[in-house]
Amino acid sequence: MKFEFIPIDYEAFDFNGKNYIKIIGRNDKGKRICLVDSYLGSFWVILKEGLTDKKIKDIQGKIEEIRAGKGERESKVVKTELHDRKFLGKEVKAIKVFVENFKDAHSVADEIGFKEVEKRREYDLNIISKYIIDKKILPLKWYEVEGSLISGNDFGGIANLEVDACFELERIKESERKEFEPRFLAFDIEVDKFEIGKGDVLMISLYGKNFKKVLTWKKSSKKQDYVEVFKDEEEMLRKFSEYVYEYAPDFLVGYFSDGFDLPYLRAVAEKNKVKLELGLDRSQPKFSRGNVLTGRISGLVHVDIFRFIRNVFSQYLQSETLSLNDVASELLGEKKHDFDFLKLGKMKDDDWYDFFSYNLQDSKLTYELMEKIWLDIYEFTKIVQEPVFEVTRNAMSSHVEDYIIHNLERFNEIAEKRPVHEEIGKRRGRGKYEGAFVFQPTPGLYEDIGMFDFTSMYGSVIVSYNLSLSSFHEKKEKGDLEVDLVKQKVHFSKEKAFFPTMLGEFIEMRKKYKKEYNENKNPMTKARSNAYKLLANAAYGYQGFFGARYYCLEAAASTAALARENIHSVIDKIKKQGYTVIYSDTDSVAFLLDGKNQKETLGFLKKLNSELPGIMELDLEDFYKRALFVSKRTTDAGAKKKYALISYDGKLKIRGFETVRRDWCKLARRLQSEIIESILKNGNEKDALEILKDVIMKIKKREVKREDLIIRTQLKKPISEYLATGPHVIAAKKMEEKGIAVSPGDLIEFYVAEMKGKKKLVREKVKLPDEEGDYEIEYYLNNQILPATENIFEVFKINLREVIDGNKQTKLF
DNA sequence: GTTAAGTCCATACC
DNA sequence: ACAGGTATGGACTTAAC
Repeated sequence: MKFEFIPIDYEAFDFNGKNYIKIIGRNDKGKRICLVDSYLGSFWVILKEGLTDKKIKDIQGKIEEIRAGKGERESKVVKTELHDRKFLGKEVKAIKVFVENFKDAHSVADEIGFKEVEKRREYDLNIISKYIIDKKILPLKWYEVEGSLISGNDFGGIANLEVDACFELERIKESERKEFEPRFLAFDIEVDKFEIGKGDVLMISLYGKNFKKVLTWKKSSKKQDYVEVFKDEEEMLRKFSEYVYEYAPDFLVGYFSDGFDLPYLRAVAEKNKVKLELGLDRSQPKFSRGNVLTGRISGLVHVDIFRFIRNVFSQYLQSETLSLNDVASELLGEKKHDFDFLKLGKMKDDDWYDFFSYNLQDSKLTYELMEKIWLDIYEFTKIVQEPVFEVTRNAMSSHVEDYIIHNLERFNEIAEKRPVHEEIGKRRGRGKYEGAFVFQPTPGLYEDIGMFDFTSMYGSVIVSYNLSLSSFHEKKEKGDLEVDLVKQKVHFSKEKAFFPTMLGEFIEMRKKYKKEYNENKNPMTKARSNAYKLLANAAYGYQGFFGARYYCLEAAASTAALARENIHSVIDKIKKQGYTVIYSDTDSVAFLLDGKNQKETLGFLKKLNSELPGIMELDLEDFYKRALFVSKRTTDAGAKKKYALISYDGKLKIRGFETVRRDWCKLARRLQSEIIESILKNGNEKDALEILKDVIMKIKKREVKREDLIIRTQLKKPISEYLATGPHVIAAKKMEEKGIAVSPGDLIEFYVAEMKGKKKLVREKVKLPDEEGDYEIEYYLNNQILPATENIFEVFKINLREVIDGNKQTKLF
C-alpha cells in the first residue's frame, strides 16, 4: 500500500534478536499509523596508520568472529566493511562493524582492543539517532511510503497497537507535502497533598480542540457541563486513560508534568491497583531518572513544555519565574484562576465549583502555550533532526551536539565519543579561563550616545578564526594561527573544520531568516530565525562545556581572547576617530558623539566593518539621548553591568539596577525606576528627589502596603544544605513548620518585621507574608530604599543622608 | 560585644 | 550535569580585638 506519512515518535524494539524501529505518525488523511522498519546498527573501528591490506583483512576476519553481549543476550557481528573516512578532520581507514543487536555494540566494541586499532566510535550513539541518520527518515517531515499491512501476531502482535493501521516499511521517499496540524491534548491534576505518593488526585482536567473535561470524584451541586463525577479515584483514573485514547492526540502536554502530574498519577494508580494505560500498546508511562524525572508514554509524545521553556526559551522571557502563571501572562496575556489552597481542608460546595474551573484553566493555559510555542518546537525538531520528545527536553548543549551528529556525514566524519565519568572529572578540574572584557565606566549622566555591537560575536570569532577541536594543534604546524593565552600559546589549523563550518551555517541561516521575517512577518520564519540564533549563541559555550563530545577548552579560551582583542581594537579606533568611549561589555561599545552627527557615525561604522576579520560584523545598536552610570556601593569606582539609557523616542533601557532584580522589594524597585526615568527624561535630579522624599515619608508613616515590601528570593537547594542561613532560608523553614512544602527552585516570600527586643540579624526579623506584624521602618529605609537610590543621587553630588538629615520629618537618618 | 574581612548566596549582564 | 566567564551586593560567619 502507498500513502503519505509524517514521523512523530520513534521507538526501538527487539524481535527474534534483531533491532526494529516502530515509527508512530500520521498519514495524509490524519489517520494514526505505525510503521515498522528493520534496522542493522553499526559502529566504527578506526585503524592505526600504515597497516597492510592483508593485516586489515585479518582484523576484519577477527572482528566478524566476535560474539558479545550483556546478561542473557548475545549478539554476533553480521558483517564488516572497510571505508575511508575522517575523524576530527584527519583521514583514516575505518572498519564499519554491523551488530545484530545494537544494544550490544558497546560490548562488541570492548572486544576489539587490538593493538592495530586506534579508536572505536559511535557505539555510544542513541539507536534512534543512528537510525534517523542512516535511513534519513526525519521527524516531522512528509514521506511517500510503500508498506505492507501487518496483521495477526507479526512482530509479536504489534498490530494490536491503538493505531488506525500498522505497516511494514518497504519503500520510502521524500514528499513535497508541508502542512501538518498536530493534535494536542493538555492535562493537569489537582491533589490534596503536594508530595508525590502522599495524597489523592482530586481531579484531572483535559483540554484539546473542542474538548474540555474535568474528571473528579468530588461533587458540587452547581453544574458545570465539563465536569464528570466518578464514584472514586480508581474510576476517574480509568476514564482518564480512555479519554486520552479517544481523543488520540499526537502530543499529551503538561506543565511540569515530568516532575509532578505524571509521576503523581502513576503513584495513585499503583495505590488504587489500576493500570495507567496511556501507551498505544496500553503500557503505563515509563520514567527514567536523570537529573529530573522524565515520563515517556509509548506511541504518543508526552511533552512537558515547562522543560522546553526553561532550556530554550527562558532567556528571552521577561517573567521573573517560570511558573505557569507568569509564563502564560507574558506569552498569552492570560492568567491562572484564583484559588485559595488553604480551603482544601474544609471545602464547601462553592469551593469545589471554583476548584474545577481552576483546574480546567490550567489545562487551557497549557494547551494555548503549546500552540504558541509549537512552531519553535517544530523548527528545532527540523533543524536538529531529533524526535520531539528529546527536543522538548534537551538542554542547549544537546541541541548543538545533535545538529553536529546529524550533519557529520556531509563531512565524511565519524562521531567523537561522549566523555565518560573520569574524563568529565578531569575536564571539570581544568579550571576557568579568562573571559570577556568589561570597560570600567565613570559615574555620571551623559548625553548624545552611540552604541555599536557585534552580531553573534563569539560565534563569528569561532568561524572567522576556525577554532575547534578538529583544528586544534597540540604543537604548532606551518601556517597555523597562534593565540596567546598568557599561560600558554595554542595553535589552530587554517584548514576549515566542520564545527566552525556548521556554526557558520547557523549564523548564515539566522541572518537569512531574520531578513526574510523582516520583509514578510511570518511566525514560521521568526521561529526558524530564533532557533538558529539560539544555536549560534550556544555553540561557544558548548566547546567549553565538560560534557561535550567536541569539548575543546583551548578553542573556548581562544574565542574569548580573540573577542577581547577585537573589541579592544574597535574601542581604540573609535577613540582615535575622536569619540569618547564610556562603556563596553563583551561585544558592545558605547561612546559619546561629541558633536559629531549620526550620519557621520554610521559612515564610520561602515569603515570599521571593512577592517574586521572574516565574517565578523559590527552593527549599530542604537543612538541614545542620555545615559546614566553610577558608582559601586563600596567605592567611588563606576559600577560595571549597571546602567540606564533613554533613546530619542523616550524608550528606557535599564540594566543591572535593583529595578530589574527580582530579589528586591517592589517599593524599592518601583521607586528606583521612577527616579531613573525622571533623571533621564529631565536631565537633572530635581523631580527625582521629590519622588524619593515622598516615599520616605510614606514609609515612616507606615503607609506602605505589605505587598510592596515583600522580598522574594529563590531557594536554590534543600534547606539542610545551606551553610549560611540567610533570611529566605529562615522563611522557608517557617513555611515547612506550617506544613507548606518547599523545594529547591521555589521563590520564597517574606518581609522584615519589627520585633520585640533588639534583634541584630535580618533573619531574626523575617515574617511570612500572611503573618501578623508591622514592617520595620529602619530596615526598609536603610537596606532597601537607601541602597537603591543613594549612588544615583551621588552622581549629582547629593549626599542623601545629609539632605535627609536636614529634613525635620526624617530625623531617623 | 563589636568590627572588619572573608565567605556564601542570589541575581544580573553579555 | 546538561553552554561559558564577569560582576554587584546583601547577609551571614569568622577572626581579631
